[in-house]
Amino acid sequence: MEADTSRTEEYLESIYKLQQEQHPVSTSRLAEHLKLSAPSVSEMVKKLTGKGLVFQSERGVCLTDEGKSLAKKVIRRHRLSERLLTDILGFNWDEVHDEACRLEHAISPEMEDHIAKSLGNPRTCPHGHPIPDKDGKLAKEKLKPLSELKAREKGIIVNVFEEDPKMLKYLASLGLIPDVCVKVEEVAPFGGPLIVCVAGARYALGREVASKIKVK
Amino acid sequence: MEADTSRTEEYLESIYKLQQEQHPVSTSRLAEHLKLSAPSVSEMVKKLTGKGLVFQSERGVCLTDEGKSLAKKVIRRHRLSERLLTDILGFNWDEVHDEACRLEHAISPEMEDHIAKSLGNPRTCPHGHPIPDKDGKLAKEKLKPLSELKAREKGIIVNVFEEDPKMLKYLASLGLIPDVCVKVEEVAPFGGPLIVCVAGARYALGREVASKIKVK
DNA sequence: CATTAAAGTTAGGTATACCTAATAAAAAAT
DNA sequence: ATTTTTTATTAGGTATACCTAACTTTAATG
Ligand SMILES: [Mn+2]
Ligand SMILES: [Mn+2]
Ligand SMILES: [Mn+2]
Ligand SMILES: [Mn+2]
Repeated sequence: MEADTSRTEEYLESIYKLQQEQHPVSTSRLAEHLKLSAPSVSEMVKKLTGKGLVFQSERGVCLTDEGKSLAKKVIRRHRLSERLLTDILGFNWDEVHDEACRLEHAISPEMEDHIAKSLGNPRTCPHGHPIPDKDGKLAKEKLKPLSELKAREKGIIVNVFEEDPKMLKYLASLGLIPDVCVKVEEVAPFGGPLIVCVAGARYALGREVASKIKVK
Repeated sequence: MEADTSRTEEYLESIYKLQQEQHPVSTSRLAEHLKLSAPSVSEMVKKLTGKGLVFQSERGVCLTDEGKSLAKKVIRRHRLSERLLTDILGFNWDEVHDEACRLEHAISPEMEDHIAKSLGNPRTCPHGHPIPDKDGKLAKEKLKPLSELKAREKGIIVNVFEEDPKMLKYLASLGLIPDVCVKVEEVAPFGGPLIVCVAGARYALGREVASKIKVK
C-alpha cells in the first residue's frame, strides 16, 4: 500500500485512454503519449506492475481492476476540471486539456465533490467524453467515427477524441462540437476527404480528422 | 535560469509569510512551518541561494527581489484559489488552506487570469489577506492585533493570521471574521483573556488567539 | 531463410528532494 | 566563564522518476 504519486496517476490515465483505441497498450505508444523515453516507461511499468496496478500481457500493458479504478478516478477529476474551466472560468474547449492534466493531481475528493455539485453533476467533459461517477461507473454508448458514415448519412456528434489545441480550435471553428448534427454529403474515394454539412455550411474534412469525431 | 519547481514555490511562500511576523526567517521556523527536518531545509536554502532567490543574513534567511517577486506570484495564486474555493465552489473558510496550497502550483498564468476575472478581481482572500496584483503590488494597511486593543476600544477585523482549520472554524463560530466590528469589553491582567463583544454576543478570548486577529 | 527494422529491456547515470546521525556554532542559563 | 541548550550544518543515504547508450528480442521484408 505505497503512496500514489501524480506520475502514477498520469501513467494510468494515459494507459486507460490509449487502451480505448487499442487494447493492450504498447510501451512505445505509451512513451509517445507521455512524451517520455521508452526506457523510462519500461521501468515505470515495472513499478506499476509491482504495485498491482498494471500487468504485462503478450502484446502490451493492461490495467488491473485496481489500476482501472484509479485511472477512472483520475479521469473523473480531469473531466470535472475541464468542465470547471469551460463552464465557470470561461476557457475555450481547446485551452483546457493541459491545465486539467495538472489540476487533476491537485484535487482532493472534497474538491471533486464541490466541483461536481457546483456544475450540477455534469455527465460529460467539454469534448463529450463521459465523466465516471464516484463509483467509477462510466456511461458507454455505441458510437462510430464520422469517417465511417456513408454519403447522405447523418449523425449527432457525441465526442471528439483529440487533445491537440490547434485541432480542437479548428473543429470548433467549423462548429464540429458535441450535440451538433452533421450530414455527410459525399465521401471521396481512395481514402479521400468527406464533404460534410454542419448548420447549413459545407466543409471538406480529411479522413484522419473525421475518424476522431465520434457520432451516434 | 533553471526550472522552478513546486517545492521552490512552497519554500518561498513560507519564507514570505514567516518574514511578515519576524524578519529574517530562521531555518528552524521554516522547517517547522514546512513540516520538514532542519537539514532538509538547510540544504534547500542553499539551493535557493544558488538560484538567487534567497540570501542568508546573520539572523536568517531573506528573500531577494526575485524571490520576493516569485513568492508574491505564488501567494496570488494561493489566495485566488482560496476565493475560488469559497466563493464559487462553496467551501468554508477553514477548509481551503491545504487545498489552495496544492492548487497554487498547478495553476497557469491563464487560469490565474480567468479566476481573477470570474471573481471580479477580489482584493483579499477569505481570511482577509490582500491578493497581490499581477505586478506584485500588495495593499498594506496599518493594523494591530486585537490583543493590543485596550478595554472599551473597538476595531474592525481585517484579517486572521491563522491557517489551522480547527481554529478557523472556532473563530467563524464566534463570528470573528473579516469586516466584522469587535469591541473589547475587558482585558484581564497578567496576560489573561479578553472579553470581546461581537454582534451583540460576548466571548472570552485567549491572548494567543486574539493576537492572530488583526484589526483596524 | 536471412537480413533489416522496430520494439522492449538492461545498465549505468543524473537531478530533486527528502531523511537520520553526527558535528559545529551560537545563545542562554548557571 | 562554564556548562547546557538550542540552532544550523555536514555527511552519508534513500526514493522517485527521468535520461542515453547498448543490447536483446520480435516482427517485417526481400
Ligand atoms: Mn493527466
Ligand atoms: Mn475532455
Ligand atoms: Mn503552499
Ligand atoms: Mn487565506
